Amino acid sequence: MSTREKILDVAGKLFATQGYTDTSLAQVAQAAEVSKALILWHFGTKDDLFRTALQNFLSPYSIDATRLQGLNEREQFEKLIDDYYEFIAQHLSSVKFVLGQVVREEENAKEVVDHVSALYQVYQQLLTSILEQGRKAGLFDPSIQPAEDAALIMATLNGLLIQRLVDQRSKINARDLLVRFKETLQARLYRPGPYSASVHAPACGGARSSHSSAEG
Amino acid sequence: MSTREKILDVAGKLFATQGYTDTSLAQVAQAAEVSKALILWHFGTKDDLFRTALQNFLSPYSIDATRLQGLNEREQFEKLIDDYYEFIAQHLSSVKFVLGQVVREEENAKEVVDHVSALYQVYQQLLTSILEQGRKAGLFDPSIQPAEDAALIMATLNGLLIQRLVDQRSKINARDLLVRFKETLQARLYRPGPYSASVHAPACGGARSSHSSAEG
DNA sequence: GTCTATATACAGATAGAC
DNA sequence: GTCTATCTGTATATAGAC
Repeated sequence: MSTREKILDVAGKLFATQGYTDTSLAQVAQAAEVSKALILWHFGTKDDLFRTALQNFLSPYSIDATRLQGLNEREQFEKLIDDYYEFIAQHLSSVKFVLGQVVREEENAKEVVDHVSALYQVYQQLLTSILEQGRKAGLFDPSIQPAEDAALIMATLNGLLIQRLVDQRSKINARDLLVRFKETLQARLYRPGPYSASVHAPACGGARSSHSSAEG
Repeated sequence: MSTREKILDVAGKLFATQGYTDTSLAQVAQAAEVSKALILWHFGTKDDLFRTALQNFLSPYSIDATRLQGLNEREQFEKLIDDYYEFIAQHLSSVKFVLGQVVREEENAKEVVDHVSALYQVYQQLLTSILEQGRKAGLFDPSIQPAEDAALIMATLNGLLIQRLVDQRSKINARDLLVRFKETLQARLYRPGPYSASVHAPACGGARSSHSSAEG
């Protein structure tokens, strides 16, 4: 790892936990074991350092819709929820970072928020279309409202995340809540037909649908 | 309004949107149309100003449980949800403030987070006990899990709030989502156990019938 | 590429006049 | 109570040696 990369790495971590203003170049310099001047030689200004570190930081934020191929809508639905939660659980600090940017209404925060917001829209759209197609295929209750229900589901997932951030020492385990949430979702969405407990494909003849899965 | 109060007021608003470090005394002074020295004469240090502004700011955060008296559990349940959402909607900026404090792990943020966290616990506990008693009274589905479901409900409400913060220009109206959320809650909680037990699925070939959907 | 030394600006805080 | 003037520390950024 080059010196430049090392600076980027530690800067990203510091910005993530402390925010922009509370992270001084001196602090980054010390953590990266270089001089302040070197940082500025590499990146010009603190602001540019921030932006460049951001690119590094947001790179894991992407959606790989191809992983849903070959699954029916129920499976896609469950996988999407699991993946979303899993991603968030494993990127808590960067999620915290993004949330911090949302809250502060700074200039340099805009692009972060826009980036994540766009990604969020894609995710929600993906969930919506899965619900729509699943309804058509008879896998979901006909009374579901794909767009609204997708938004509500994501709201709940985000809320679980917030709960984790605010109250780490909650009596109720966050993962237990996720399990309970999926139970109630299944009871609600899968209602008319029987739903298989396992994620593995039910070997029932033609219960398939058009796999025109989502657009990126 | 005294000069002191005016300082407190503008300081609170600035802290709320910009955070502690990003709000300078000079900025507060200008907004309050006084000198920096006067601020410090009144409050001693910036930190003390912050804490005092906080008291001002958190004062609306309280729960008036007496307003639930005389209602049955279903009514209490619905009122609690409406109140929670209404409160948040009307205090978006201060909610943003609190959220900012949660995200930054500053020293002076601790007491805010603790204050709100405690209040949050009370609220959740209240919701839990309403669900418990409503279940006993036969108003709620016997298969509900009061603690977990209360946590999930609050998670969803919080998630709706986050959605509003992140994406103000969403296609779906936030209030419509709340309506939809309550519909699904009622369908799920009020019904005396149509989907009880049986998580295990037999073969497919499932009965598909239009079910009896939610009532208002 | 990397450093030390330094310029410049602004932060929080104090002194003292009125 | 309210101000101006000032102190002191620390921030970003630059200059120039190696």
